[in-house]
Formats: sequence, C-alpha cells, structure tokens
Amino acid sequence: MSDRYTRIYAAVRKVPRGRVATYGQIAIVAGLPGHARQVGYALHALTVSTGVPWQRIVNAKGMISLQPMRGGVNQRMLLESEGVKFDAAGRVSLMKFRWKKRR
DNA sequence: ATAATGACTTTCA
DNA sequence: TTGAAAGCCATTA
Repeated sequence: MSDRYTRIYAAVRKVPRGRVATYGQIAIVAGLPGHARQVGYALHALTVSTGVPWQRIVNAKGMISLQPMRGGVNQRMLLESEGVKFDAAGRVSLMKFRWKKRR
C-alpha cells in the first residue's frame, strides 16, 4: 500500500461526523493537491471493512459519485444516520454540510 | 514504455 | 444548480 493511500485515508478520518467533504478537499488535506481523482481511486479500493468513513466523501456537486449501493449499505443511509440531510435529487447541501471552510 | 480508464475539479456559458 | 470541455494523475492492461 502506498503512502498516498494512507494519507488519503487519514484525511478522510479527519472528517467530523455529520459533515461531508469533497474529493478536492480531501486531496488537499491529504497533502495531494489536484489529485482529486486519485482520492476517488484510493477510496474505490476501500471497503466498509477498512474502517474509513468513505461515505462522507462526495463529489463537488454534493452527489454520491458511486453507485447507489456499495459495500452492502447505502451511503445515503449512513450519512442520514450521522445527521446529514439529502434532498430529493439525492444530494447533500454542500454549503451547509461542507467540512471546514470553502477553499 | 505507451494507451486507456476513472468514486474528480475548475472554468465558461 | 447544471452542462460541456479541458486538465491532472495514479492504476491497470
């Protein structure tokens, strides 16, 4: 496993409960600015057994980039359990649940 | 080594 | 907010 992945995972774990973060943000926090894609790639390799709250990571639109279901549970359900609200379009209000400050 | 792929982002409209 | 186009980079074949 590369250090990159570890950094990404660490960044994801930093995300507080009831909050969501974008790939770009995670990339920055992980120390890999501009590597948003790789963040997604790294998370793709993850599973529910990794212990990483990957469900808190969404794309810039606030939508779940992955298929509706993955790892056996709905990402949406998990987030709702944390207090994150979804709209009819299946998105989270980034301007309300965005982790940290913007940019 | 090159080519293709992908859980993305940013900018312009 | 959404949509299209360009950019970026690691992983896989």
